[in-house]
Amino acid sequence: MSNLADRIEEYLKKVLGQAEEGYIILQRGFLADTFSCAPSQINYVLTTRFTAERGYLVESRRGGGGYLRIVRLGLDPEGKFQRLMAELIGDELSQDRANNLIERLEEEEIFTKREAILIKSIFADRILDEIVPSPEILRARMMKEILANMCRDDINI
Amino acid sequence: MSNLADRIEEYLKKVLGQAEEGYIILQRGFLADTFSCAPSQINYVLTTRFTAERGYLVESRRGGGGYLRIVRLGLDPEGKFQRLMAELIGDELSQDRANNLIERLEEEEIFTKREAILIKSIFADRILDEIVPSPEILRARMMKEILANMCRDDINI
DNA sequence: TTTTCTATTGACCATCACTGACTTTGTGAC
DNA sequence: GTCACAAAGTCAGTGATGGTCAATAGAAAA
Repeated sequence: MSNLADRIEEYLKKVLGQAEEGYIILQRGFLADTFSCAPSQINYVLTTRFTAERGYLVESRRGGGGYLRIVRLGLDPEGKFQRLMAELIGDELSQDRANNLIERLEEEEIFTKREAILIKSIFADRILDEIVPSPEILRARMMKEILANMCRDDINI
Repeated sequence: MSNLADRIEEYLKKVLGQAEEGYIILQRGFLADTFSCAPSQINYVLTTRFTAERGYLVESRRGGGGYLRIVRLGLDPEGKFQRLMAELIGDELSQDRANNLIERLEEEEIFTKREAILIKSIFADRILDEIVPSPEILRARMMKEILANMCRDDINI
């Protein structure tokens, strides 16, 4: 039932659909004015509708000349990333499981060899154990974030 | 976007890019006149955009005949990683400093664009704050580990 | 009806850009 | 040396953004 949040979502997706670059840049205050609502309503829409799981990334900057940048992620045909991300939500990832996953993704050419080495190196227990109370949760969280960013339309492998 | 500070930054980088010697010399007052702004705005741009992490060095002189000298620092081939680790990373690394450093290393072609995005994404406060007691220590640790691995001979950019 | 989930707002916070008043330092004339 | 002038430096204050969170309202489900 077209409530405000739904209408803002629809509007943003329409504008995003027309953007050739795969992203749009706009101001929170402008949007809030356009829809005559509280600025924080925009944050609500962004955090509930434009998440990585749904295929979007949001970046922003505060201060004078601040902005919101909404990026549409290139979705792989099989929705493989989405499934992976869903699996990783709230989940834990051991060093072994992480290594297996990363190697698999390297074979599938989702990651380059360098990227695989990079990720594995920082996921090592040797690095995390002393500093992080629950390394397994951090790995899952980071892995999800990496997957989301690797689907970005504005970069190429 | 495109606020004053960004435009001044862009202008200085353009001029610097055309300078054969790797540095430029100019006057603060002249710049301020050119952009019709307060002279202190120039200092703002210099201290926020032309930092060591981003690979710049700024020298100046007051009084009659005063000037600003902006130097683009290269990475010396000998022991560049060691120097970076020692001087720029240290034991703690904030998100801002990390971003500056990563972007600089991307410009120096030590990281690809994808690698830079990958690292920046997992270094975000948004990711680390909830899970890690001292994100700054973890970033420093990870950044050093990444640099050590990216310098391996068996992988190439 | 009662409960639970979703939407909306407003008060307060954090960050970034920019300015102006005041300070410090270098140069040159005397 | 001293003075006047001509740079650049510093810093606190202001305004323009976006962010967060708790409280409330509304809608849907039980």
